Amino acid sequence: MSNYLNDVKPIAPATRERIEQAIADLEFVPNRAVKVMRGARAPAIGYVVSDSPDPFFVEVGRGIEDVAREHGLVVVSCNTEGSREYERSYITALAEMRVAGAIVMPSFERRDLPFRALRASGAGVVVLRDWDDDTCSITFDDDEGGRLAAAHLIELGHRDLVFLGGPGGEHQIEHRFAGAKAALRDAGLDPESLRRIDAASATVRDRVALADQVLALDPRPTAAFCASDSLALAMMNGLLRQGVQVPGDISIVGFNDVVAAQLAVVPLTTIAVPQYALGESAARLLLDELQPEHRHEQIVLGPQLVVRESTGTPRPR
Amino acid sequence: MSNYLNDVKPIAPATRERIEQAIADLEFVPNRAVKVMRGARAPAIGYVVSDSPDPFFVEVGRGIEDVAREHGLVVVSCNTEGSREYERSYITALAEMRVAGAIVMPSFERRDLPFRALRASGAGVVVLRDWDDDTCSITFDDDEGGRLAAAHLIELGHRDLVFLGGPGGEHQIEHRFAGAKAALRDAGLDPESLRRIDAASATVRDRVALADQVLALDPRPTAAFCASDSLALAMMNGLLRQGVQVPGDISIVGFNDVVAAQLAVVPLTTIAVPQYALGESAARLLLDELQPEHRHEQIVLGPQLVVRESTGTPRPR
DNA sequence: TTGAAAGCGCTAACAA
DNA sequence: TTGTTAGCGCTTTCAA
Repeated sequence: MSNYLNDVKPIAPATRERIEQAIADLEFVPNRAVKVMRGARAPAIGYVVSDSPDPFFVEVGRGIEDVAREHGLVVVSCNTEGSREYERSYITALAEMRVAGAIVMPSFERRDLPFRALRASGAGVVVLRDWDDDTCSITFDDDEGGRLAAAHLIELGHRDLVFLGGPGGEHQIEHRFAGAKAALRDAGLDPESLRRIDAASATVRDRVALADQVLALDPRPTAAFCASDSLALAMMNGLLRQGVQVPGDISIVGFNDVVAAQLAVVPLTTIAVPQYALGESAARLLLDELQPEHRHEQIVLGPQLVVRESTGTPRPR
Repeated sequence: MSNYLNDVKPIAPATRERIEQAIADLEFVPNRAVKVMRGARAPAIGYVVSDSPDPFFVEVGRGIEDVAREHGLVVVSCNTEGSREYERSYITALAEMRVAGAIVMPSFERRDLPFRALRASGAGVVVLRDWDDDTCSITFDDDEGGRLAAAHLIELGHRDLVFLGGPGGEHQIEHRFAGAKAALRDAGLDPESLRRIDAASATVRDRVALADQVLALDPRPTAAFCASDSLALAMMNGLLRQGVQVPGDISIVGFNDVVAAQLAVVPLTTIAVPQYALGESAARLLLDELQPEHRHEQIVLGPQLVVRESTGTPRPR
């Protein structure tokens, strides 16, 4: 029977038939858990993030799942909603399930998390964030992304720039901001001339409201660099509804290149974070962790400027 | 030890400490698979759809996960990409994992699928589709949704309507179309006066191109009812880019009420399918399946018209 | 080529 | 209150 299921040894046709008959009669479904109990990994990968329904993470997840499927693995999707308690319990659950590994974007400090348990359970771990040298991680170069975005605007001739940030992902936002300042410096401009407004919250309402705040600035900026596409899209809608022309009156650059960026009325110029590739690489790194000769790797992905229609030369005054 | 892990019996403090010490020393992580081997269900729910990254299914998934988490369960997200083979293998994998249950939107006929195996494995099954009486299912009343959408436009005074469909989800599209015709009939209008155009493909390009086809119609329709929000949004962008006013020149109604519908430059009037609630109900139904006194249920969710800014009275000629 | 038996990590039932 | 043991479904090893 065991031989049949895993066909390790040849089986006489008669015996084979007898087994198949029994399987059909009993509606027998083999129990994978037994293998797991005996030390095998569960055929699953955990994917733990703070907001899995976010288009960004969904796209990362697509990359993960495609690799997982190739290897007969299934993806356990865990939405922590930014809660420390949920994060803990998901990671613990994955460890107890003996998943092959987990791809985690931790919202909290390392010591707060049951990563040790995950490792101790034998699972691989890949972190989507700056982390330590004892862990595989994939990061994105936010500084360089910020630099590219601002450099693009400067090259078009813009001098009055505003940076739009807001709550959520502070760490990344600061790097994008710093990168933008660096671009000003590189161009011989005063980095302090880069003004900044932060949305009051991550709600659409407050993001749309940024449009008014931008229009109220004096002198009015000719270009805005937004810390994320969703913020950029909301702000742009706010401008368009008031009859402001994009890019005629104000150019806009976003960040991430989520799917919606190219579908907008005015397709958004943005800094592309290769979301699918990020998921794919993370999954491959994870599978490599299970190999005995594995060495931890810290991968840093580079940004790419995608010019669409939301940026142009500033209107002469 | 077993007593400790499941605290069924009182334990002396000294013993407890001894156990905890051992757990810490060994970095012991209990192996859930053992319970599963002994007949318990794996603490997981499968979610199998043809396009899990689609915003619609993502939102359904959110409803599922919230219920799952309440019950200490995890969600296994399976994207079949419309492939029969993937659908089969995911369902088989879930059965072998002994998941508590699975929520499936099958792309194929019942007999083609290893549903029997899933059931035989002891898992609950909830189908998101018309199905048979021996299965729990949740469906949406597409006819009524189509009727509501068209009735809204008729009530505003529109008489020249066009229905926009396209490939993907044919079954549902036909019901929405039929519902729209019924609304015309109810209003004493000729149902055959409802014109129809189908997008050549589900790509954004072909959907945007619908705008031109609509504008080329003679007489030009004053309102369009689109079989889905994503189609409506793409088409609307096509119109807006050409300077056509929405709703001034053409009113637009979508279907589903995906998140993007309210974020559009012109927020979209649409027929709301309660996606989160759908996922939530499906998950609750699934958990009920595991109760011994469970009786199968076929739930039909009703549509709701959400009026935003993409519809208005037709411009007098 | 087939059958029998030990053992994986834990639970549950029992004995001490 | 604690320790011991059988057994869950399968793989693996060994014997027939």
